[in-house]
Amino acid sequence: MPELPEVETVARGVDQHLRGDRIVRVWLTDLPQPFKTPPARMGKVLAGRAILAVHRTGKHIVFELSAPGEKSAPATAQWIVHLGMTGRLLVAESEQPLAPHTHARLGMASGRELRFVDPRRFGRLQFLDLGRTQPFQAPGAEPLTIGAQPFAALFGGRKTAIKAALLNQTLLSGVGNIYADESLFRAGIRPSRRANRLTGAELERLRQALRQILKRAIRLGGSSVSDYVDADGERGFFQLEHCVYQRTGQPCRHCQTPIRRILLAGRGTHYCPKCQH
DNA sequence: CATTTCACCTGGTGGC
DNA sequence: TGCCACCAGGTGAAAT
Repeated sequence: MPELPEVETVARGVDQHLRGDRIVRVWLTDLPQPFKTPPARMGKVLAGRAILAVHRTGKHIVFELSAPGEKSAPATAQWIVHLGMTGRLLVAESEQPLAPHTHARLGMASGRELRFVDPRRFGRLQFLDLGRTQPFQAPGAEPLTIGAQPFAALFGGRKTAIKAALLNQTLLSGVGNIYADESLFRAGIRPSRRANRLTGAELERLRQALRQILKRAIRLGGSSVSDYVDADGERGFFQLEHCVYQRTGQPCRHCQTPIRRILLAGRGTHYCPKCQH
């Protein structure tokens, strides 16, 4: 579900509601899956810290946390949230009913509650002590800010399909199945093309297409194809502008040719056979 | 190494 | 209505 635009939208919403608030209570599920940091430890180390800021890097949401009992910078810890396929991060009033599959609840000094809900449990929560470890860094480059040369260099030696390369988070961080398909459509490139066979002009078209689509999707609050919602429980609107993703058999918005679906890198892949070469 | 495949989970949909 | 196959925004380990 959540790719860069959805994660950015959620991070902004949480930042708006909870910046400056303090974690006073922590409840975590008994199920083991969602935790990269053991829950017993995470419950202890989060309590008492103020949320200084919340931001996104790649598909990860990063909470900058004060030292326990402090209320201002510097951040001495980070809480990292990855939403997986079906994860939600919701800011709720504590009396609001609990959604099924709620795995974490952070009670705040303001009385609000931050809730992590994730039916499939592919999401992950992690605590980083900045006294012991480096600040979180996504492995790949940011697609919104990478320049033309470094972007082209990412794909130079790769024989794999360009779509598989776009999904590789160690090259670019934040691109997932929706925005890979949509940006390849916009750039007029078939998803199955070998990455190292793209021309310089094609790669630059792809970089621009990706950037424009991601920015537009952020502006529209992301894509809600099934159940994605932001920190306020609101759906996004970019799904209304999808050209190929999950439009199999429907007419291309440019040339009316039916959109095709193939399997690539194990993922459903959608493209227009006439517009994309 | 680069690349591919599969397991990890729940839930929704559509065919019979 | 039930049962079953298939599909879904992601990733990381194992196999090739």
